[in-house]
Amino acid sequence: MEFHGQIDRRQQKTRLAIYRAFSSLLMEKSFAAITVQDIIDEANVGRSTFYSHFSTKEDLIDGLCKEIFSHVFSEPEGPGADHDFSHSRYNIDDELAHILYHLRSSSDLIIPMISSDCSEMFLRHYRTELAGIFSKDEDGTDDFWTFMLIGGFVETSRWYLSHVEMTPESAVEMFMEVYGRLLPDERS
Amino acid sequence: MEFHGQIDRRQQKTRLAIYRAFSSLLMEKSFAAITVQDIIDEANVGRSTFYSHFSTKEDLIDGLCKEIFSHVFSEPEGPGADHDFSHSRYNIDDELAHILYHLRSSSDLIIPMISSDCSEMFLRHYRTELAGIFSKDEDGTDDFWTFMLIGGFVETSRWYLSHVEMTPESAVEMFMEVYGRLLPDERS
DNA sequence: TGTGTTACTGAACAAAATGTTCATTAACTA
DNA sequence: TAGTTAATGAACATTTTGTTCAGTAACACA
Repeated sequence: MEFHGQIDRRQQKTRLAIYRAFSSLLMEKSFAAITVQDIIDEANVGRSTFYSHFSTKEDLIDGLCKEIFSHVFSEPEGPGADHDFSHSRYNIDDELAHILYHLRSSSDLIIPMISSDCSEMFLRHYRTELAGIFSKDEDGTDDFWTFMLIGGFVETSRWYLSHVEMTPESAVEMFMEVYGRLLPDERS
Repeated sequence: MEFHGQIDRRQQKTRLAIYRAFSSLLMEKSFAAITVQDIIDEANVGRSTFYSHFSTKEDLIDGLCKEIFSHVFSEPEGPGADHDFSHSRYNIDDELAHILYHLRSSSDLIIPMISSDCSEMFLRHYRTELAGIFSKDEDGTDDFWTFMLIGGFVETSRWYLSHVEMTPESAVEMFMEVYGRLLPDERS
């Protein structure tokens, strides 16, 4: 076993083809109605290839969510990216805007999911990630207000994603109008 | 074709057995992992019986949701029921408490659903019903604030259902602390 | 550029799940 | 009680799932 500086490009290509095929299918039929065979045909990969990457449709969603959130909840980028929030990541407004910014760049994959009967699986991942931002406690034993805060930002994100005219900043501003006073540093 | 004053009790019995079996299964495995055969075995009904009632697992959920919400969003009962909100249904607080009251009486069926990978199907029904209460427009073209209001009450309901110590009134009170100023009659 | 490694292929297969049919039996309504 | 309707369960064709494997192509790295 040796260290790999590079991941095999064939794997990335296959996974992306499957993710895209899945999203595409989700726009025309429900998650329940999509078969593994559908995905294989749409992605144009071999049957055994699919099963060497994912054990089930649900496992596929898990992989897709991890892929998406590895981008969304990444550490701050240095200068050079086409956006720069790195100077102000400890400002909660900017951190939330940063998240929304990344969500939109993956919206081709996200919108089909949150519009379908598998939205729960995506949102469960999203909530878990958001808990890291909104929770005071580390042990996940949150109170009602934190629960509402997370739920409120999930709703804000859903609205934002389905309204192209919204900017991350305007979405966060509207979120703050409702939830600003619930934030940990605003509370007694 | 004649009018039926009574619905056949055998149908009710079968449907209830299937609903209960489904809820029970949902507590031990995911919706995706549950097969029609599982439900048939657990409910102890014949294969053809299941398919004469429901075409798919998803159809089952639809039926279950309609069943639940026909109770929750029923017209006000007259005196004689073990609760009486009928004198004050035009007070929004009481109307919301009324809903939560009914949700708890069906919590055996609801909690397994909202805790699982089919929560989306239940919540979609619930949102639709809530839109009738929170929406100003009839045509479903709601604004951000109404969207958040509905989402907020869904979250409140989820919290309430998983915390047995909460009363409908205390849940509504907490909801109002966050959302009271967003209600249509409070807005400019 | 060559070499050893790894991923993809696709056909073939068994197993499981789906969805339908129908003659029979049981339960219901009126 | 009579007529109607629902439940049963076995049998069946079909679809979907998940695995195997020998052959082929693409890869990383030296």
